[in-house]
Amino acid sequence: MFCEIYLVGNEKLPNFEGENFDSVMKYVTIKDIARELVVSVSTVSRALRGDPSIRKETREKIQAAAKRMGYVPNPVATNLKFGRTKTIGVIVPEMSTPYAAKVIDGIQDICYHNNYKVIIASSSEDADKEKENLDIMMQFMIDGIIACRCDYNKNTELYKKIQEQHIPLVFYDRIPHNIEAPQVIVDDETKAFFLVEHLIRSGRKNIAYIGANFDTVYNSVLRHKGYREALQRYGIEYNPNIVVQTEGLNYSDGATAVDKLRHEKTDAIFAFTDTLAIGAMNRLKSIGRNVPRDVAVAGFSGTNLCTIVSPQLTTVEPRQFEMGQKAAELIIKHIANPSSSKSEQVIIDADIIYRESTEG
Amino acid sequence: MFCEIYLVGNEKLPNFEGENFDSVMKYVTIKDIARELVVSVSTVSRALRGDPSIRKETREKIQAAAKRMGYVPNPVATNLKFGRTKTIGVIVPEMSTPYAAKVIDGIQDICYHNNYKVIIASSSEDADKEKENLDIMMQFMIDGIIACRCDYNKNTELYKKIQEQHIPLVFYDRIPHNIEAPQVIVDDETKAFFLVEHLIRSGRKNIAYIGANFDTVYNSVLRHKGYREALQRYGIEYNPNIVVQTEGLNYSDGATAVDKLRHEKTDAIFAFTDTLAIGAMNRLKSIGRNVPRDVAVAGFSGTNLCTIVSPQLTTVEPRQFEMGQKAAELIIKHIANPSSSKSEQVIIDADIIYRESTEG
DNA sequence: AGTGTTTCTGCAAACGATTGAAATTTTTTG
DNA sequence: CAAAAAATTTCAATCGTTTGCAGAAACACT
Repeated sequence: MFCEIYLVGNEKLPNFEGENFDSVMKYVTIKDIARELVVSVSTVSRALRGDPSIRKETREKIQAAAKRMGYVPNPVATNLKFGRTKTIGVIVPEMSTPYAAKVIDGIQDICYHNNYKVIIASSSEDADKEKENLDIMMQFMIDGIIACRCDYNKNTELYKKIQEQHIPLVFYDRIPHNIEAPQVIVDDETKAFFLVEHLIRSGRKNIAYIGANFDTVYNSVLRHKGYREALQRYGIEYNPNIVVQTEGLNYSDGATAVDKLRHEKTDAIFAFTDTLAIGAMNRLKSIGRNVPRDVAVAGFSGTNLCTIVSPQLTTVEPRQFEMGQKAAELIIKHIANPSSSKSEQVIIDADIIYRESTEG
Repeated sequence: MFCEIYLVGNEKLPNFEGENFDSVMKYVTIKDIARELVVSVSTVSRALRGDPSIRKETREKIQAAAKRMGYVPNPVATNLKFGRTKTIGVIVPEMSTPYAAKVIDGIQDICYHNNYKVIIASSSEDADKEKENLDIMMQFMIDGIIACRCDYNKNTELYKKIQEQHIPLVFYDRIPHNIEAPQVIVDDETKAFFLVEHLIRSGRKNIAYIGANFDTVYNSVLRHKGYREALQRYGIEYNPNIVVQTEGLNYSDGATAVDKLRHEKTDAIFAFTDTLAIGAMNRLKSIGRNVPRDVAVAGFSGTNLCTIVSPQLTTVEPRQFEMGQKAAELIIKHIANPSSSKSEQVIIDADIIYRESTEG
């Protein structure tokens, strides 16, 4: 009398005692169904996809077995087979404001209706992390990438390499600047112009600009340009002493910028983002300057943060949801037809919203 | 004179006119290197992984070629081969506050140092989206899932199925309630008790509780419990008329809750989250009630939102980064040793931070 | 020259799923 | 009733990578 252990198919012998417990098969495969029903894997495959060349009887038997055994197709296998994943990767520069969330909502709206999945990664304004995220995305064989660069001078080669590999790439919000790719952006210059014009018309003369470092975020350059044009149009001399470039884009950077302006005559601040504006505004309040009476403050981005601070913040609000939608539409178009034009540019409208922080 | 086109290896004929352009090979594979150097794929594979059984000379030649040709290993293939991806999936209920971002930072901190990649998906407080995200994650064959359920009554079966498939699962922040799984949470009850105690000691008598629907977020039940205990301890009668359950967790829900309290005597509000608290506070201000003089307001979560509003918000601040770190440690431990205890519970400390909104 | 080591490289199977072509079975037809 | 046609199922290759085992080449030692 003896006892043998047969290992059938790809099943490994589970060791329920510990260690190798993880080697228990986790998924039911097409092979398991084939073995169970004593048919070939190809028959199972075809039956499950409803191929009419499989007899109805067999097909139903297989489908029933699949259901009973809890079969779910393994997409990694399918991905490998077809070299596509029906997944779009999104790279955002930050996730701590609701801005990105709204854009992502727009992206998901379109993707969902086109049967695409979405994975999101945040680079936290760090170019190295951005690179890492791009690598992960590529590794997952995503079908296309929607990205917002955190620094227009970084990772340029990587993006170009992605393009060379014919992986569709679309940029949104921040201007990619030195990469030719479809993009969904806002007319920063014009919008900045109108906002500053509003400040001037309401009687402000010494308008400061708090912007991101011009060498990292190109939009900052454009908004600065619009700012400068507005000054010029209204005959106000440009004063470089009240133009501050910040290190980062956090509340603290806005506060620091105000500190730098301490000894300059300033009756208004136009900040590159709402976050900077809010940081600046709170610092102003804490040093005893009234907003908007002493200093008017305006931002750019337009998230609900603007309405929870007091005074409520004047801002330029790009249509974020729409921006996401357009970006998704573009990428899907480029996946379907990779030879589409790479220089397509969609300009998203932005609403200038006047609130308490610039009143009077 | 004639012209033939040879298709070598798996390269498909690119049709530069349109349609099939996407079938151009996107990636350099191990096969391409093998063909180029006229060696077998196995030799290339071994050489690239530094196998000592490959002659140094050959190895270096292959490595050089790989570099030159821009080879990157295709992890989808590796995944299929090994059934693991070295990737952890994170499901967050929302991304529009910095809370999740901090937790994710903590997760990424640990994962990065343990060579795990992280993919994140937000369910936007929607159980259906949560399900969808879980499905995507499973499809990518992620090695483990860190999740924060948006509704403790939804998707329970799905989570249980995930556990049955021996995919490690860890919950954070919100109490999974009816699923036995390792979890990283805060002692809601005790912290709520202390916060309410502080309100009582500073002279408040009619303290309202604004909480999420008790049937969706279990933590709300616990904070309510702590609230009730504090009242009892100080001999204040529990008044159900000033306990409001909100539909959602947005600013507007906080505002609506205040509207519901309009005809009740209330001199303090303890809200389930900062978002609700801020929504409530702003509504109070807009109907002419002073915070904190007329009504003190306190929240729970502790993000930098609390310091940008005025008055600044008193809150309970769980150590979010640490929470993420612990969750990541737990999941990595369970991946390494799937038979670890499923009932492990890590309690993260939370700091009660007293600010202007409850002064006086 | 023949045998035994060592060192190196290639074959082939495997992961799970798909699919054209071939093989099998069943049905139809003269 | 046999041969052709149709219906159904299987074989085998494929996606990119890894790896045990077999086989080849190179070398040393009788």
